[in-house]
Amino acid sequence: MKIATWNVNSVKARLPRVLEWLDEFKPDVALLQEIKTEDHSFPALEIETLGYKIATHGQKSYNGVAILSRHPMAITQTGLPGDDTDDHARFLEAIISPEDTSITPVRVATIYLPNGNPSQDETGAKSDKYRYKLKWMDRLIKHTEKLLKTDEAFVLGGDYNVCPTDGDVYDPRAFANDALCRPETRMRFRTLLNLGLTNAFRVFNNQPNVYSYWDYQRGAWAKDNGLLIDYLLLSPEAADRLLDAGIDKKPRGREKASDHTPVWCTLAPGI
DNA sequence: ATGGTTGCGTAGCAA
Repeated sequence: MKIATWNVNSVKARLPRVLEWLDEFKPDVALLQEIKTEDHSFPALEIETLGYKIATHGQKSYNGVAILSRHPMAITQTGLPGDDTDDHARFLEAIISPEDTSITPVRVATIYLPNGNPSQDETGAKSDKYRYKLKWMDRLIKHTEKLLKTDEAFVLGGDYNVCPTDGDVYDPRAFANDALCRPETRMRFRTLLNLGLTNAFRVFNNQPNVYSYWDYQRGAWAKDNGLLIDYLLLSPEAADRLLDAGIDKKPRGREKASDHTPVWCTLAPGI
């Protein structure tokens, strides 16, 4: 089973790129972030034509996440638990159950973790945005602890807005105080991994300076000034089935590209 | 050079 995550930066502005990528890459499951549209205005017909079922947790103008699946899926969670006042659409979870019963079902979540910048306010204290990010990460840790108790195969994929190490940033010194790199951010990401999750890409590639995001500004793509912030984190039961993982840089090089490129993994049908 | 680019929505925010 091929599972991919991609921050598309507006599904409507990106529709030709998304359709072309689905057609050529043919993921079984695509976890999308920053669809930047409400559920009713998601371009469903074009994507369904390619054989995908669609689940969305949309929002006007900002955020918004979606799951596309070639297999039957059932939504298990809309929005990240733990704060009823949080109205950002950043989390959607479903169980993917292939009709071929020789393939063990997989729970997936699409995650758009808050950016958190600027990390400080005028007084030098943590900004409201950064505080929101850190609380969101604490909630994700709590929810993951709950999921791990089920002993199921699951994949938490998305734009984590975290550079776990200096090797994941093109200019670590310039980003030292960035909300993606601050120690408080990195500590929480390690806490998440230390619950027992596996970063799929890092099983197969330990090189530094491999990226999934390049800013639109200052010729970042041409200069390979990027960040690695998109991940597929696997439960032990999913990691046991991990066959391969990678980053597909092609979509970032095209006309009207998203600033992120897809990250993918393949899982064996079962053990 | 304190800039630059993209998307949403049509001003200014978010990234």
